[in-house]
Amino acid sequence: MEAFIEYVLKFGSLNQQQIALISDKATEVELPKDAYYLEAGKIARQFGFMVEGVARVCYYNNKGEEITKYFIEENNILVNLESFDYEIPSSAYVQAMTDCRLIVFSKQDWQELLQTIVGWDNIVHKITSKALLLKIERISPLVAEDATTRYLKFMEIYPSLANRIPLSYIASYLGITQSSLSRIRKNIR
Amino acid sequence: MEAFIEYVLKFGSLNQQQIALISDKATEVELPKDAYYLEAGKIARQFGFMVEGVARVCYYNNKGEEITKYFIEENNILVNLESFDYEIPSSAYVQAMTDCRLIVFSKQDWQELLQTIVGWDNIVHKITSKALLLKIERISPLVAEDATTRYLKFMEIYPSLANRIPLSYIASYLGITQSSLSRIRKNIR
DNA sequence: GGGACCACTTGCCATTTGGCAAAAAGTAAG
DNA sequence: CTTACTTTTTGCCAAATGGCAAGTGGTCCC
Repeated sequence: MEAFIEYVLKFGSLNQQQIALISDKATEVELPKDAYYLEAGKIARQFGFMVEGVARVCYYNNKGEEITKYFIEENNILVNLESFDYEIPSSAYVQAMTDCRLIVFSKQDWQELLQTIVGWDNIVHKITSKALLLKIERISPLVAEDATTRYLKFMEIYPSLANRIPLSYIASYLGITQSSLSRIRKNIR
Repeated sequence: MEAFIEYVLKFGSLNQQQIALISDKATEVELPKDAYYLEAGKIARQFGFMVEGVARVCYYNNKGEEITKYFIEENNILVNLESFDYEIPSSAYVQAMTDCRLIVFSKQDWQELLQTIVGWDNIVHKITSKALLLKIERISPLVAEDATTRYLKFMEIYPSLANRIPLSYIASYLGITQSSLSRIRKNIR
């Protein structure tokens, strides 16, 4: 829980009472490896925060290939904003890649906090904007570069992930086949 | 100006007085083709809205290649949020691809509106989140697909752009060379 | 130890895409 | 119409990547 509060306080100030209110609504959740936190077609009912572990957001294209949109590491929010805010079905899956510990808030609790805590909406706004901007900054360089460069960028962004998750997931994030990625890794060393 | 108000009202309600306040602060700007609205290294001082025309956001990679991150069409906001909010230098250029007409707000006026109009912060939040989500939804499918599929997706997203802007910009958006794009187009017909 | 799984690597060849330069087509000005 | 300029297409070949299948190596379980 402290991790979440620490994270939040980077975006704005809260007094002890407000922090207590937030902590009160938070629920700790464990998610075993490979389990889904959210599935396509369902509505995101929770605002989550990754305390420990790694998850990925993925979907299937019209050829049935599994595509990893991005990875969520420790100390990041884990929420499908479009689905959570507008209550529309998610188009993507969120899957634990390692055993994960999360903090989650139900939508109702989250809205109560927004109405109760002055300035909370502002902090949440900053948090979500930052998270969205980060995703864009991470994804957009991947379009223009060749596979080797993409892999090197991946290693810069997620240095700790390379040895924690299967190669096939990294390949599906980089938009290449697992074989190609294996060859690329061989050439880099 | 009506276009902007109409756009805003899709995200929340405002009374006539509030609309007048907003209109009051707005400045109409014309941007000729090829001119820069924002340059890398400078700080975004304005919140913009594209009334007519098309712009692109681009940057240069470490090989000196020009990369187009995305296109901004009519009836979309045009603002580097990271730069505008946190007053950090922009890493990208924003360039008019056709003659453009914009509505812009200075940062000071924008902040006055945020303080004056109850609920304006909430509307702005929705607008910016939606814009960021849209960018992610448009960019991320480009990573995983081959060039032909990327081009077809581009045509779905920006059907009106194909004949309005040079091929080289589309290629730099799709992450392929202009020659390849030319060949791809030939094969599709 | 022997299987049964996985994840990863490698070999072979087909296909896609890039790099470069020339040709063709389109556009604007005189 | 001619010229100058820009944009797009094309040809040629090299390099990158994909598809498929087999091989290698590791782990877990009995």
